[in-house]
Amino acid sequence: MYSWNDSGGLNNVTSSYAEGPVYDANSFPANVAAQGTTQQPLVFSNQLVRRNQNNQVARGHFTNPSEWQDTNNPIIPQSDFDEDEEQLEQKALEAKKEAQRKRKQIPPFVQKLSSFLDESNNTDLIRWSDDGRSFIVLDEDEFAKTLIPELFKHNNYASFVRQLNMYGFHKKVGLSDNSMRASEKKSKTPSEYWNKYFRRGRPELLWLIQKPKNPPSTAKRKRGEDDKGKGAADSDEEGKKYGPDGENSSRPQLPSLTGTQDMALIPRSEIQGLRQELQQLQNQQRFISGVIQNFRRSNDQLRQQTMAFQKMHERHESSINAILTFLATFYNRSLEGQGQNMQDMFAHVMPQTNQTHGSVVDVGEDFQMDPQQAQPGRYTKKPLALLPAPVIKDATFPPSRVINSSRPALNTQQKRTSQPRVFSQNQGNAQPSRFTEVSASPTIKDEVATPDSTNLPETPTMIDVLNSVNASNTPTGPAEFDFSSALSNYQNADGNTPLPLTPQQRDDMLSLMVANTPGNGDNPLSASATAPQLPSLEQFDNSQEQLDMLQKLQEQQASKVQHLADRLQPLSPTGSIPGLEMGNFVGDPGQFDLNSFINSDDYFPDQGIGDTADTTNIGDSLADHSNGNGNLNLDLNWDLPSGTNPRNLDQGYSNQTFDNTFEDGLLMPSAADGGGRVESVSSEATSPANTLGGDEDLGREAASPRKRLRRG
Amino acid sequence: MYSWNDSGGLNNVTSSYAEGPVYDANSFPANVAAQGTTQQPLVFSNQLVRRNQNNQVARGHFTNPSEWQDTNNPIIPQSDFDEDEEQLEQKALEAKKEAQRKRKQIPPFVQKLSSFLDESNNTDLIRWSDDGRSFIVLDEDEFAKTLIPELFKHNNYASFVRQLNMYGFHKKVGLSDNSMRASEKKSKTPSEYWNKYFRRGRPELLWLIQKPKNPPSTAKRKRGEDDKGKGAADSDEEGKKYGPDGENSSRPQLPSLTGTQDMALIPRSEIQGLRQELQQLQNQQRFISGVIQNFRRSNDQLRQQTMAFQKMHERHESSINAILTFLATFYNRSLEGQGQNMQDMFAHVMPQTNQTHGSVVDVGEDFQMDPQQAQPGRYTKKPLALLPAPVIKDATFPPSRVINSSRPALNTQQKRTSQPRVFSQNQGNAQPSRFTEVSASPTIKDEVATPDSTNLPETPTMIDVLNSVNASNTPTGPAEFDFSSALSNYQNADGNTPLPLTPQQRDDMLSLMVANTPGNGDNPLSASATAPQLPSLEQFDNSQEQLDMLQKLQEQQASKVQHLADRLQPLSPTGSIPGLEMGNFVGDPGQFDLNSFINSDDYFPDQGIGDTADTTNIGDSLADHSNGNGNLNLDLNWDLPSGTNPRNLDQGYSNQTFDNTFEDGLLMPSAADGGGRVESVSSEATSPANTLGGDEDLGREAASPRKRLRRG
DNA sequence: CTAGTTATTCTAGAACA
DNA sequence: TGTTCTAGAATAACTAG
Repeated sequence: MYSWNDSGGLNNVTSSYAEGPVYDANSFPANVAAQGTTQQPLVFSNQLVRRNQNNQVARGHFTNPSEWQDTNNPIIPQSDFDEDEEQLEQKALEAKKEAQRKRKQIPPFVQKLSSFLDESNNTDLIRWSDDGRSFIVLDEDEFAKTLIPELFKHNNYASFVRQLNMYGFHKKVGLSDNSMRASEKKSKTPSEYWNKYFRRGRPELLWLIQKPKNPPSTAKRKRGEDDKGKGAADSDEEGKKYGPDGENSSRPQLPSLTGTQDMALIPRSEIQGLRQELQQLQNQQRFISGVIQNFRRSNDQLRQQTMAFQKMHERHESSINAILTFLATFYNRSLEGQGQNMQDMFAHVMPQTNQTHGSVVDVGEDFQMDPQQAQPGRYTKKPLALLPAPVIKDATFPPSRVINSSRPALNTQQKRTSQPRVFSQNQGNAQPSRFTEVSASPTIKDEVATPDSTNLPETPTMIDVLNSVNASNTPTGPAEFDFSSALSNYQNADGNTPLPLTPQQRDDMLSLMVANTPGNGDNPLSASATAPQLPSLEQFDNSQEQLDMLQKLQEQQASKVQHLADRLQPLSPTGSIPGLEMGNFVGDPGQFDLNSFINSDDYFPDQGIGDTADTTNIGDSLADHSNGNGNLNLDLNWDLPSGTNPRNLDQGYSNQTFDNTFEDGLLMPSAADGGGRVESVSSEATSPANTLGGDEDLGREAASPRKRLRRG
Repeated sequence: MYSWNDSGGLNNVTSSYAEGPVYDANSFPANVAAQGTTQQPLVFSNQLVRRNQNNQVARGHFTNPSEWQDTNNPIIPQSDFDEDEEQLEQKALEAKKEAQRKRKQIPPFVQKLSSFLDESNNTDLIRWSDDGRSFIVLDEDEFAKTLIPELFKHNNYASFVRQLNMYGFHKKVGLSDNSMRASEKKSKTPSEYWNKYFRRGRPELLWLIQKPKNPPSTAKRKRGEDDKGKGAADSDEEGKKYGPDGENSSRPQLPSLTGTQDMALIPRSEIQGLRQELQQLQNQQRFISGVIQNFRRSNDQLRQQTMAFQKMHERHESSINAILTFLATFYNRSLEGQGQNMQDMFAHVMPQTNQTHGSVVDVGEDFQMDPQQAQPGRYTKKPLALLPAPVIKDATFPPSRVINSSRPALNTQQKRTSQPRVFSQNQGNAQPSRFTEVSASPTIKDEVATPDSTNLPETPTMIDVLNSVNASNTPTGPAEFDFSSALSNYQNADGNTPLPLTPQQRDDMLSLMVANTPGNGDNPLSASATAPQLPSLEQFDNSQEQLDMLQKLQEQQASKVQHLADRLQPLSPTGSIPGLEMGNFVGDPGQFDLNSFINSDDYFPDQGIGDTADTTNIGDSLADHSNGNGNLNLDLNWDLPSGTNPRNLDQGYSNQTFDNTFEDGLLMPSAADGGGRVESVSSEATSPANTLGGDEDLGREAASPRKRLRRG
């Protein structure tokens, strides 16, 4: 199960080979957030708080982490490895020869270690990481108790570790291998160790693992000199404390420089400072990545919406064109004396239309439309141009003007329009008009009640026709139309309340009109000349691409910064860039939660670098009120760059949400850190001595002989 | 069986009390032999060889074991202590006073440790030795797992030990306490630790236990001397290191990094490298800034467009609603026998409409619309719902179907619809229809020729009315309408070519219709239920804000990097970090021209970090084909992150443009990232040793990897 | 037996938190 | 101050000669 095979499956993330890239964590804060607020971060099952990073690195010889950190830190671009691959083989070969020449061999310890891992059994105690670049001791206790003694003369895990360290293995803090099943961890987190040359399936490389031949310490003395020696020596042999790694690739042009003349002396504090700054840079980098992620999501969403919107717009456009063309035609014909009435309009689409319900009212002439007109060819299909015109939003105006002659409305003579006429039928059940401002409440007749043409049962009506049309419904053709239901809809509501047509109905109606309108066949939907240019989807796509690129660039930045940090590492051993090794975020960060991020300790936004007291602090100014869409809404407190549109800053989210959060630029997570410490140094604890007293002379140790360990 | 216990049996030799003695492993060689022949030394039957004595003693400070060995070594006559007793009390008192004076207390660790021992429970894990001068951890594992976490923030035995050492506790090698029951042992021997001042029942003495305030480290471990010095100091001063060390503050002033000890020596080349990397970082930073700039512009543009679009959409929406409502009403009335013709529809808006051009044709009844209907109040103003329906784009279908009965079109009886009727008038000058597929070319009559109502000069016509309406044009109200021109437009083109209405005309027409439609007064433009959610402008705003933030962050990053570069400057003589002084880019880059940037020498995108000569250059790979809008169109070649929408990648720009672009990790496309790595565990892997040396060297245990001795 | 090497143990150094 | 990882150092335990 835990055989090497599984590596692939569980978390491909790391899987392939480059763990580095894999992680990308560089850019990613994320995982972080996961831990949540209380900052009880590393509480493992037992609740023990655990730090995450390698506390220190380069102590003693092997001082220069550069030798190993490249691999250690997953963040480093894998690229390094690729190039290394060849060299590695070469070096390994050389090392092997050299070793053999000297009658040496692969250090026993290494062999033993390898043998542990080679065996497929024991994988529940020790096994390779998924990427085969490190190994994991799953249960130290058990490992020490059962496995260690099998190859070593002891059963102390500590001793084992000492050996590991001796041979240049280092503990990996952020367990890269997430293949860890929850069940596997007992009370302690598994330990992961790696060595540049310790790789699964690469036994040749083991030749490169050597114990520090010559601990500069030999001279027993000390440090000052040691350091120097170190620095210079790294080129080939000696420095090599532990590994031959003659030119460990991590340091490219690394100069062989030998003398101090090539050395620069800089205060450690300075280096410290650099490291800190880099760290901040990295944090910010991650933050930016998160924002970009969000942005990408947002952009994509906008794109979707725009697309839908545009589609709808096109429909409307064509609808309007069709309608207007139709009406214009109708009107024209009526002027021409060929007016026909509404029913005629639809006549040709209907078998027999001649209904006779309506009576001509007192109004002027009828406009009649000759079905003839229906011949499209007659008219150029040039559609009516649409235009963005003032929207008639004011409900009271047009209607009232038109309808209520009493309205101050128009200066026209419309007074003379035919007088209001109330349909007698539905008057009774007419509902009170919602328009109180209007006096009369004309009702709509509800004759053509049901779709089934209750009123016009036998003769094929327009409705019938329309219904039949529905049968031949095609995508481009008129959509199916349930006119009857449309009308009933319109009238049924007590006749007084014209219900809105259903979308389908509406569309069908438009289709009908289109059918009746000559010349509209061509492009009823051509956008009007004045139509605003639609935001082209291409733009969104471009945005998306740019975001992709930004993302990529960010990742690169992050990795570069990481690299820088690593190079500074030697000076500051730990190499712990907190939060970096927290799993990969970039690959698919999932939903980036800015809030969480901000609240996490990974976010130390804007610690002023340059000035001691650069207080401009993003932290103070960031408020995250994400809308449901997962977009970020950030209220920025800082001064927006000129030209920035401060709109939207008033969304009602208090800026001070995060007050106090960022104390000094650091974003001060969460305070309550220690809250739950186990500590509880009870009063008793505080004054332990009380009970102590007693007899002192109990025999010393002499008493009992030697207890041997037994296991069993 | 293989329990360590048996060891006892085997060689009790060691038993007695001397610890060294204890283990006697010395005598152990035996076991070795046991293994027999192969001289596989390391293999002890399972027996773990164990050394007995404290391996080393005086390391670091506290260097001189003399301080503690008296007690440590059980062999030393107890007598010494007696004499000390008094002094001890004295010292303890002093120490206490001193500590209290300083507001200090017994070190927490010591307190905790004491509390462990005070408690009567847990004696199976930790307890005092018989003589009360040391304590024993019986089961380290269990102790670590259960007890440690109770008072400490971890569960690592090693950490506990570190603390012990820190406070001057030392492990006693030979377990003196024979109280060990056979059952108590797990697999490891218990550990015994002691501290001169850690005695059962002597809490006062705890005051004497102090952490080494001032790690003599300053002198950085010069062992030799230390030892000596120490030796002498014994009794009192002694260990000062850890002891109360009166004022060891001796070294307080540590340091200000005057000495070299505070300096780090690093190769200049290293610094050079750092500088280069920083430079690259900066360049990339600028690049990113440029992209963001572009992005902002783009976003803003999108916003504008969306805004306009949305506006237009609203207009259309309302237009359609108005029209449809109008038509529905019209139709209904006609059904009701109150049909009125088109002219009537507009009648009430017109002074005198009664034109008489048109003659009623053969079609059925007329629909007449009672102007009455114009009274809005009558109808609920609930507008028709709009819906996005299939657009009738197919010119041939609806029209032909409707018009040409010969068309296969409908299954209906429409044959009987009135025959096409061509308007006589403009037949002559009818232009050839653009619709070739349509035979007949109905023309539109051009009666109402000029807006000035050439044909209806004297009587106020609809046109007049409309014109008058124009006067009262208000933003929300119907826009001014030049119906005459609209119509003329529609007809003038030789009568055959209905010209598209001008936007104005169209809108006006809509206004008219609205005016004629009852109940539309309210919200003719309410978006239909099915309308896709409009991309809210807020989103753009948010995007903008996010961009602002990104920009800010970028600026910060840039400035941080700058700062870093500056700090490194001093180290790099040249001081010139090319490209750095190029003016501020971030602030307001103005129109960022990616192209220029890329082509400039400021851009060294992807210079490999690690490798000296990595020439891969983003520049080569990025092509900027900005659209007119100043947006970037970047075709990215790399694999888009999962979830990325690759759309738009086909815009005609070759993808391979950028091949080879990101070679080393920087943008590392994808490539087969893992391609190689997965490491098939080859046979080689499985039997590492074989391939390794292949030679004699395999000597010892090494020879066969893993020969685990099997027990049982 | 000696010297060289490796292993084991205990303790200290260092960096952080 | 505590926690962790790593190194130092002494010495044990071997190995080879």
